[in-house]
Amino acid sequence: MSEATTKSMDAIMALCKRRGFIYQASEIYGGINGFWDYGPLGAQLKKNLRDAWWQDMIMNPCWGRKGPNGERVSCVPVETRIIQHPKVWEASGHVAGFNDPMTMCKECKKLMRADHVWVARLAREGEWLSFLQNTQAWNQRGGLAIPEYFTLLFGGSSLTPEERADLNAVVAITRSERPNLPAGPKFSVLAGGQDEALEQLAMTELPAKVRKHLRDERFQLAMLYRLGDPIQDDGYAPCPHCRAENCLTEPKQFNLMFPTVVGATGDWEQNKAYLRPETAQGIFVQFKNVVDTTRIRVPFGIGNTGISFRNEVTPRNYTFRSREFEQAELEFFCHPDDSQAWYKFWRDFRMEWWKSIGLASENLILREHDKDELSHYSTGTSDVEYRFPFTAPGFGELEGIAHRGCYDLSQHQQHSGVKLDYFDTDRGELLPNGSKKGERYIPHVIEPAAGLDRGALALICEAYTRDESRPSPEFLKLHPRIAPIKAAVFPLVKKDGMPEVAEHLHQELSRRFGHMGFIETDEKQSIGKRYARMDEAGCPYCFTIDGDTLKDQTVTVRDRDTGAQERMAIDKVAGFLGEKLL
RNA sequence: GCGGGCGUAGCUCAGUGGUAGAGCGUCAGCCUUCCAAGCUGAACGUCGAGGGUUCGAAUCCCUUCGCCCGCUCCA
Repeated sequence: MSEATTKSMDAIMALCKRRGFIYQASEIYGGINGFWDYGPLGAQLKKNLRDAWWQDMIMNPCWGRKGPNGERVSCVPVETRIIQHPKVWEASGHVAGFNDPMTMCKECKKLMRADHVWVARLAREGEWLSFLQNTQAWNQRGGLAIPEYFTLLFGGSSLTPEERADLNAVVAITRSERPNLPAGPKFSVLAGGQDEALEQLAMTELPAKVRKHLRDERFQLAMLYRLGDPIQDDGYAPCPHCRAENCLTEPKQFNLMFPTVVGATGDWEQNKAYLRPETAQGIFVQFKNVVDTTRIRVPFGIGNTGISFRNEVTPRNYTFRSREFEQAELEFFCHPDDSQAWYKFWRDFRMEWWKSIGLASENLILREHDKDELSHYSTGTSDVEYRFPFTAPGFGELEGIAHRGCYDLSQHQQHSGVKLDYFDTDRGELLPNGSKKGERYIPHVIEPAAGLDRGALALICEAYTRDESRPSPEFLKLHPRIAPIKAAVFPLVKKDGMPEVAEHLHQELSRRFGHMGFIETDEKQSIGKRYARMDEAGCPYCFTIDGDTLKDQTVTVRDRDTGAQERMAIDKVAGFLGEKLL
């Protein structure tokens, strides 16, 4: 077991509250589900994380490294709005995709996505037709022939390969008696009610035996449909888990999008809008403007940090899944031929980056998504995952790096009617005048999308350390770049002119490093207590003015992690600290 | 949304029908020349909220909110 699994989340939460990292939102009113605030140290810690991202992704991308094209990586920032035109979310697929009907079994209490519950209806042709013809959806389609209707129902672009295979199997059953029904726990059978024995069999023995009976000439038709699809069954569908009958609740709509109203009249119908569920779409929507108004050229990235909102079904695990959260997203645009190389480049760099700000490698993994886990438009997605105390021995996602192809730009081009392709003058055959012919294409996109709140939480969890052998057993081993308190200056005792020297040094350090975090000073109580307080808040260095300082202008610097002290000239302190905070 | 657990000072918790407590922390003073030291003192509570039962409720009942865990979900 790694160290992370032995850390107590309760203790971490207590420390976060006690030292002003994280508070419950609206706490004096009893809190509000799924929302958390940051206190003084938390706010600064998160700003440090955001600044580190901004520096290493936008201002000096990838620490100045060259990309797969052999040139320096180039990125620019934008700041786009939380509220976008409602059509942005239709184009992106969020309005449809964030709408998951859920159903629950009253018997075994399992909750499942209704569209994951496949219901097979077996019936004679006549029964099937009358069933279909009584549905609203059927009539709206003008009574299409069954194969066409299948296609309409299941042929949508949101089908996963697995679902498509199921559909093909069903169509095959209906046409040529070649069933190939899927196995699996999420499969429920609803048989036509004429033959009880057969019905029982189909209920309990699927899928092996149902194939056999589907060959029976009495059962010419079978159909798979999903709860939540336009065709509803009669409420008879058995639970795929416990097989109890008539136990599934009516599918209930969950919409993860946060609706709001634009305009003071509050007219929901006319002016309904959404708080963004991700920052990425603002970038795609401004892609053309950035290309047109800057001299940047593909390949390049556009970054955006900011708050997003999702009406999570179950906010949980402290700040890990909040309804309001901050993202740091980069959309990196490149030629389709180069996209795989860039995908690998970003995936590897992002992993390295998280390590560089203090996440230990044994608690961090890069998980490549399986093929069937990918969105239909993605040819590759990896997650950077951290082993939180509450996920251990499993991991929780910090960042997703997705190859999104040209999906988003194409969608927005289609929905807005505005051309979003790019004319690349570095490509195409060489012309007699020495220039190139150029190539017009819709760039492919690599999207490293990080969660800043999750990142901050991971950094705190990773930093949290208990060492009973220390005078101050509980402390935060935060990376100096992330630590909200950068340094503290103490007079060893409150006399003999030490406070004055300390005050002077404190002022100097504040002037120089105050933009990076707090510089503290404290002359009250014993020196041990003051060190301990700084340890608990994660302050990496304490400078102490003692009797020798007055004689030879030296101070001690104490290292948080080891407690070791070193003596240095007082005029070297700023240089020392500046070096450490890089 | 279902089930389980929890909610008392900043933190950790005791208190099961009879005056709201302890330790730690915080603050002030004294002391103190390097690791939560010592002494003295102080502040800090709608007992998560609302309602009910009772002479009397932190305690019993109902409702509600929040947190944690499981199911489940998670671009």
